[in-house]
Amino acid sequence: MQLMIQSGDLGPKWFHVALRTLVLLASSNTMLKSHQIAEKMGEDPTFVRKILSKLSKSGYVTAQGGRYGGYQLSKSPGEITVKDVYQALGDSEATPFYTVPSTGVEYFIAQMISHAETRFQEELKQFTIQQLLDQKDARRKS
Amino acid sequence: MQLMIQSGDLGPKWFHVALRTLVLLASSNTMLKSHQIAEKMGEDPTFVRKILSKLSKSGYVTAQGGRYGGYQLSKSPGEITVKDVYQALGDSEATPFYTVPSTGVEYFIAQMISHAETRFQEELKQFTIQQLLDQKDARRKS
DNA sequence: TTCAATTGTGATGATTTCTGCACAATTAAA
DNA sequence: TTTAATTGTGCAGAAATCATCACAATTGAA
Repeated sequence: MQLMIQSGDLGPKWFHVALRTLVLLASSNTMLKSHQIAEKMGEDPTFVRKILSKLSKSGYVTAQGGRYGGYQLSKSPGEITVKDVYQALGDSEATPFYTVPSTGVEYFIAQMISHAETRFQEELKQFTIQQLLDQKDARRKS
Repeated sequence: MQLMIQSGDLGPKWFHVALRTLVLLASSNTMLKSHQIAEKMGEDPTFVRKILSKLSKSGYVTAQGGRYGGYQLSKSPGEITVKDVYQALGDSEATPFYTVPSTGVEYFIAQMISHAETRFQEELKQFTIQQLLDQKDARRKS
């Protein structure tokens, strides 16, 4: 089965794209513009900007508008965990997809799922952007 | 953030509805028909049938067509874990939502997410339909 | 055999989500 | 100040998904 993760206004690809973008920024000395990132990943510049806009608001990326603008990491790659990215992008306190009562079986089910999601995130917390970058470099050398 | 789980052809509500339906079946002596279940839960009979059809194929439920037909559990409530339900409904080897290469960072990311999902499922494995039923009964008494 | 009632599922209109355009706001060089 | 190039985002058409209808297949009672 396929576990799908969805934020309020971003599609199912955002998680992969966000991580790959951060890895890209981590390996770049210069600011990267949305169209450069988009091109490297075969995605749409607008899509990339929407993701980076969120990451910028969460403080992981610095965005500079105007001519000569672009994006760069604002934290060290080792300080950004995959869980951070997951949470930053999902922040939207958006519409719960299923209205859950505050008592009874349904409540219990909701709590159970919530707890399971915590486990999901705990796992993601063990990885940083730096580790993803190392992985890339390792592949390059072989 | 809201973690959303989606199978190939069922909506985001399936997980809740499937669990509640199984709890309902577990607490019933007689066969229940889709329209009875649907009514109790404020859902559509077709929706309920689609879920139960899958659970039937996975062997957790017995479905009988024709007049005087209906559904009943085919395993004891204590033998069905929430993870079982999760997997039974998600079985569809459906279209991966994101095409992942077999090497490089993207592959690593995919594996990482997959591993995190395993953690998610491990948590769900700790609960059975019987436990959900107990929860319901506990609430009733109070 | 006939018949009423059920399951399983294809099809379809409604709704939601996604993609990408277009442009206001911004920026810093010249 | 002017200008070219960028970010951020509202919006609209496209695509995907959802809910439900409709009906074939099935079932067992009478």
